[in-house]
Amino acid sequence: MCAARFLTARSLPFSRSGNNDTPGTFSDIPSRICLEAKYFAFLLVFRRKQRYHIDPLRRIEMDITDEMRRHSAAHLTARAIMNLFDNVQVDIGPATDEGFYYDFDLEHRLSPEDFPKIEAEIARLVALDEPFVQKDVTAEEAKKMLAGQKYKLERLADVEASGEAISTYTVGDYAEMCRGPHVAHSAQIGAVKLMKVAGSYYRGDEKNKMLQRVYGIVGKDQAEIDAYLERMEEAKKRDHRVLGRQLALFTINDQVGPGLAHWLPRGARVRVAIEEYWRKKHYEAGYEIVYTPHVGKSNLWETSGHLSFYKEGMFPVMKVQEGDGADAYIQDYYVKPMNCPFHIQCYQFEKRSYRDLPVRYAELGTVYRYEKDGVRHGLFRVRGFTQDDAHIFCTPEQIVQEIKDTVEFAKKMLGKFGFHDIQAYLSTKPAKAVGDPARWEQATQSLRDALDQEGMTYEVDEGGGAFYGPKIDMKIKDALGRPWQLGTVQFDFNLPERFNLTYVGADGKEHQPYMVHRALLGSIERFFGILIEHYAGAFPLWLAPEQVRILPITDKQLDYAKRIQSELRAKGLRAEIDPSNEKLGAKIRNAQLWKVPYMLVAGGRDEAAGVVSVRSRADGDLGAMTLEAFLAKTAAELDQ
RNA sequence: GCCGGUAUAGCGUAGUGGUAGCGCAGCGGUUUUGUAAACCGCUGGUCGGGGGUUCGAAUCCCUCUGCCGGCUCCA
Repeated sequence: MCAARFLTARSLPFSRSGNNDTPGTFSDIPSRICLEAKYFAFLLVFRRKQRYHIDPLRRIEMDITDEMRRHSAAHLTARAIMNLFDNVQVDIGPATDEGFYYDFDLEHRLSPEDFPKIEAEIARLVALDEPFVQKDVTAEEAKKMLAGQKYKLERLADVEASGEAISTYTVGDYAEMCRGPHVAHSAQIGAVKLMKVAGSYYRGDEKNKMLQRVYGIVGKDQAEIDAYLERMEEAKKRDHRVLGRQLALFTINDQVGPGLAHWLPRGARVRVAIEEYWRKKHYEAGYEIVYTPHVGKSNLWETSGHLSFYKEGMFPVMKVQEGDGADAYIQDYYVKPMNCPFHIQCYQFEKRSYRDLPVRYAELGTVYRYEKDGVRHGLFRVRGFTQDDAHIFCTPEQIVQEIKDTVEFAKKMLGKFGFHDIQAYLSTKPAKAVGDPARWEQATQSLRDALDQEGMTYEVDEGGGAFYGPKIDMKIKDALGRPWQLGTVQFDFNLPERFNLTYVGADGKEHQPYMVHRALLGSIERFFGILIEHYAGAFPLWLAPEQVRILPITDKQLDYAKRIQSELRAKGLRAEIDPSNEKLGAKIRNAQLWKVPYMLVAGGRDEAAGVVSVRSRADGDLGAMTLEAFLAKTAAELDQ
């Protein structure tokens, strides 16, 4: 039993001792996770080789990772709940990036009120400092061990089928089938705090029974738990829903409907800045901008296939009476969930020659999708949103260049918003697909070529493409290291066929053009939410809703402030005056809270000297300068 | 859709069966102010909607709606 106590050596190449001693900051979480992942991968390899040896050998020289402590805490949580409640069926309890969870099936409805006593029981079990003992067993032994645990027995059947060794861990009187690895003895787990309880379908399938999932976090001690909770508080301050209210950027109002965003003036200013940049760049890149209707007749959606493939995601039909008297009939309309059919109509406005191609139509097109209950989330998942959508129609000869240009365009656009870490994903032909295999081959190759030539690293998802064509998805990482999928470039072999798209080639015959859908920012609403969190509400100068706030010291300088404001506005800067009856300290505080990049203090001394005292949101007092000097400074900053 | 939680003034919150309170914001006044909060006063709530229990409900029960977390991390 004491074998596990050998586990003190720290000689592994990826030893993490030391690293774990410092509570992480947000910025170093990605690297920690990455390190852990590598280490964990190493462990798995290491363990696989050791598979048929017994416990002391297997875990000797192992270091204690967060992963092991979390996973072990999950076991003790299960044990504690089994000690405290009757008829508990346990399922699984893995470590997660943040902590761990465990899924249970029991009659008692777990609630946060139960947490203190469960935590006390866990703490007791931790303090017992019992060893975690690993043992490979036969299927028969495992069945005996797991008797009465129906989920575990089902999982056991899977393991048996996989041919993998059946590994078990025992701690005190509690045993379960588990791949491990675990800490050597329970005191190494440290402090455990339960965070929340939520429902979770068995095996993640909504057809199965819903289990109760308890989430928890683990710290070396209470201080580490407290530090984690503090970080959670910090993250909450960055939440775009919180900042959206504090900074008066947007509102989602139940009076109107769930998932329908309103851009308040300050949010709208940011959006206008985004859109102006977006339009300028699209014209530069050879796109034409179009505006298309928000609703269309049902036959459009029948032709496009949306009504057969996507009806659940669409708002229900609108029945409209057309015609009069005896000729009256009911026409079905649908609000659009996508822009493509309309862009196709624009393409079909005239007969196309190969000389016209490529045709690139772009639109900030607002679409509505019926997102089911329980999935809406701030601006990230809404029912009405604006796609930065475009469709490219071109000849087979043009396609490679078009894809390259699009990828290049996406990189530049995302870079402008501070996203330089872009990961691409290439999804290839699925088993069931429409379109000529040769076209798939060429299309996929053009996507590959574009990624290679742009020097972008990418992962390939074999068979992961849509039935209508291969695609590239682009994910960025925000300031907290969280990945977000934004851009997408998708071939479509389906719609040109369905809508019978053609162009006349040099041979005088009709041909079917290639069609590519692409979005760079995805949904403008969602993108805005991401930007808010990325910048923690402190937008860079070019995006800030209020770029400059002028702070007159007393109302004697109000006229001076107004002169400054009109000069700034004449230069296109978004400048406001704080005319309130407050002292300078309070005006500065307010401007800081509103995250205004520049404050211009205008007092009697400044007016007399014809200068402004500049204060930067980030760097504080920059001293007095002329308005020309300040304008030159901001112009340089906006030029970057 | 399902599981759990939650809903008190514009915002953040206190209030576990007996007259709904505080802070910020807002409004009025005093002060004319120099780099992150001057002072005094005032307004504002059918306690999310509906139903029930009770002499009496913000509080207990049912129901609807919104919001929050989860239902992807896999023995």
